[in-house]
Amino acid sequence: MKELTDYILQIGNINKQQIELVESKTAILELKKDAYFSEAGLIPKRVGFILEGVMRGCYYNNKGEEITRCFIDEGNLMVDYPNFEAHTASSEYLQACTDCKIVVFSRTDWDQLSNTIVGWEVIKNKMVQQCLYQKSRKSPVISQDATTRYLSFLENYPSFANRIPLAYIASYLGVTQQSLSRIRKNIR
Amino acid sequence: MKELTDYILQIGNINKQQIELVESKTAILELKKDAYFSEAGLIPKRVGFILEGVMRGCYYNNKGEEITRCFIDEGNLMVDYPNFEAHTASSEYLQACTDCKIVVFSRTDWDQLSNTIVGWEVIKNKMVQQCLYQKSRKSPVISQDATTRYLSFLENYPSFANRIPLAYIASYLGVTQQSLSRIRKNIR
DNA sequence: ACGAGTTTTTACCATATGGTAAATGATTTC
DNA sequence: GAAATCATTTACCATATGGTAAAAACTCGT
Repeated sequence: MKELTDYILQIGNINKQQIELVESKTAILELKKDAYFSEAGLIPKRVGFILEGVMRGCYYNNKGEEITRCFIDEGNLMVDYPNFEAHTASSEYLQACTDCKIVVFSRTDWDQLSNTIVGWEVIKNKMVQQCLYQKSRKSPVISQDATTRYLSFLENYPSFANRIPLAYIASYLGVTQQSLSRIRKNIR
Repeated sequence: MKELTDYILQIGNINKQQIELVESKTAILELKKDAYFSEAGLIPKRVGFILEGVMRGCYYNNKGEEITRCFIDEGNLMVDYPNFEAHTASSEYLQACTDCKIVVFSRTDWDQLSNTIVGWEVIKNKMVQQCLYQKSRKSPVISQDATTRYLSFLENYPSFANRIPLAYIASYLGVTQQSLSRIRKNIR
C-alpha cells in the first residue's frame, strides 16, 4: 500500500498513526479485465485508488457507440466525484482495461475519516482536484489533428499502445478504429 | 456582491459575519474587452470571480495559432489553479471577451482567510473543484462532429453566439473559422 | 493444434473539414 | 463621413477522416 501513502503524503501533512488509520479503513479489490468498478445508472458508492492496472471511464452515446472518456492508471484516484458527492446516478462505467488491483474506500469511511483525522477533508478535496487536473491535462486536444493527438497520447500513456484495445484508444481520441489503424501505419 | 455570496453559500456553511469578512478582503476589478486578467509566462497572483461579462482562457500553439481553451462566464471562479498553487508560470492568458466586472482575491487573502474562517480551506477547494467540473462538463466532446459540438456549445452558452467573436468559438470547438461559418449557414 | 470468436488491418469511395484567397460586411479612427 | 482596419462569409480545391465491407492477424478454449 506504499503507493497510496506516497500519494497522500505528496498532497498533505499527515502522520504515521493517521496513515495507519486511513489504511485500516480500506479494502483491496481485484478486478478482472472488463469487470466494472461502477456502472452508469447507479449511484457511485466507493472511491478507488489504482495500485496495479489500467481502468477507463466510458459511456454509450446516442448512436449506441461506446466512447472512452478517460483512462486512469496506477497511482491515481478513480471516482465519478460529482455524482458520488451528490448521491446521483453516474452516467458512465468505470471498467477495467486490464486486470487491476484497487484500494477501495466506502463512502462512509471516505467521509467519516474527516471526523478522526484533522485535515482529511482538505486532503480529500485536493486528491479529487489533482485527479481532475490529470484527466484534463492528458485528454486529447480538440484543435490538434488525429495523428498529433495519437502522438500525445503515446507520450501521456507510453505503456498503453500494446496493452489497451485499439477501439478504446480510438474512441478516446475521437476517431474511428480504421482511422487510428491507418495513423499507426503512417507513423511506422 | 450577492452573486459571490450565493455562490459560496451553495458550496459550504458560513455565517453572515464570515461572509462580510470574505467580502472585506476582495476588490472589484473592471476589465475592458480584450484586457488580460493574467498572462502566459507569469505566475498567477489572483483569483477572480466574474460578476459580469465573459472571459476566456487561451494560448498559442506551436503553429502560432491562438487557441481558446475555455470560456468562463458570470457567476464562476477564474484562475489557473495548478499554477496558482504551485507558484509556477501559467501557460495561458485569461482575457476578457467582453467588458467584465470581477471580484478579485489576492493570493494572500485567498489563503489567509483559512486562518480566520473555520472551513474556508474546504470551501476554497470545493469552489475550485466545481470550477473544474463546469469546464470539463461544458467542453466540446471530441467524438462528436463539428456541427454537434457547435449545437452543444449553443446549449451550454446560449448568450454567446452573438457576443463572442466567431474566431474564439471556432478555436474552442477545434474547427477553422471558415468551417464554423459554413456550419452556421447549414443550421439556418 | 483446431476452430470460433475477436481484434486489427486494408481497401474503396463518400463526405466533412482544412487551406488559400477573395468578397462582403461591420467597426473603429481620424 | 470616408478611409482604414477588422470580422465574417463564400468559393474553390486538397486532404483527412468516416462508412461499409472484407481480409488478415490474433486469442482463447477445448
